Amino acid sequence: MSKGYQGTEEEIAALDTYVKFVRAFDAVKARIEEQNTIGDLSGSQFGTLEMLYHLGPVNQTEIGQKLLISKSNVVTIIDKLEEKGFVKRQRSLEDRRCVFVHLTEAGREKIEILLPVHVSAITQEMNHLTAEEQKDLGRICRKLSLGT
Amino acid sequence: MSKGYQGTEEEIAALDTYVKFVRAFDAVKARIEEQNTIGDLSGSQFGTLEMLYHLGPVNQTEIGQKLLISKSNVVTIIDKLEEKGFVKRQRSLEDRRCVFVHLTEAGREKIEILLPVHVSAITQEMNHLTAEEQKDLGRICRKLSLGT
DNA sequence: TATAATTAGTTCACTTATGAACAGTTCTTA
DNA sequence: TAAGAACTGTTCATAAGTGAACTAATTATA
Repeated sequence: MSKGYQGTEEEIAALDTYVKFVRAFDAVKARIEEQNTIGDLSGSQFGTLEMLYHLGPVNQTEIGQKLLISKSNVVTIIDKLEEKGFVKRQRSLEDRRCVFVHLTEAGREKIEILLPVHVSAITQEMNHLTAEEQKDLGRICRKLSLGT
Repeated sequence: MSKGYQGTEEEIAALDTYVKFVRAFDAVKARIEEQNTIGDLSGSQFGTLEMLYHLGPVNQTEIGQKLLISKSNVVTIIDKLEEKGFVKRQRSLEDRRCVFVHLTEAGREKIEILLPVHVSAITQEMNHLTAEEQKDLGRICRKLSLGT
């Protein structure tokens, strides 16, 4: 993609930037996960525990929306976490369609052990940038997210 | 992850930047693929055709290394592309362990149709940034990729 | 209030991806 | 040169994710 494409200057610059963006994302993510920062959990399982830890019990739809995963996948993830004893399902009494998911004590311990290691790995990666570069990156990424 | 974490200022800033980085990546990627920029191909299938288009025939190990995918996955990808008639395998005569993969005429047509649409979608995304912001982003991403 | 539309979660078939074990081929080196 | 090490691609078991079809519960509406 990066090389050999015949296009306008604008396109070539955009492609060049995009390729660097994708490569950086892959590289950073790989190095963070290379350390055992999420233990024997999958990324989504880790994200779910973290979410429950910070937000308290939430229903499955909300988990899917926040983590950008399909509802069928949420079912699988909660199944696995429940098997491992880290979360419990609890049918809501007000709206009996909803299932609230909450951390067990084991789940809380698990995420409390993993989180500092994960944060430390992220901090280590970001420290390759100066404070100003981090601010610039954050601002630019916000613009990209909004896409307007 | 973004909210509620008790840490040093340095950690909070790093987390904040990292979360924006991840969200931007997800958002941009989703919007690019939302348009049918890779047709009925998977991301890796598209990447493979693009690579063959720009580099000519390469062996499977090289494909895996360049696209950062496992060798067993490369086998599956080439199987699928071969089924669809977009590539052909050809055992190397010099080193009979190697299998060179090359585009068929149909594969060339396919990628020549898809590529401009894909480039256009990427350009559209990057145009949300000024030329200077794109340069900054590229430079910062390169630093992150190197990780030193 | 009965019917229709919507919502939450589940199940199922399928796709994409990985790592481990394996078979041939080539390279090293004793 | 013969034995062992390394490399290329394949197969297999398994994990993680998606969309479509479904059930049950709730909300909207005619």
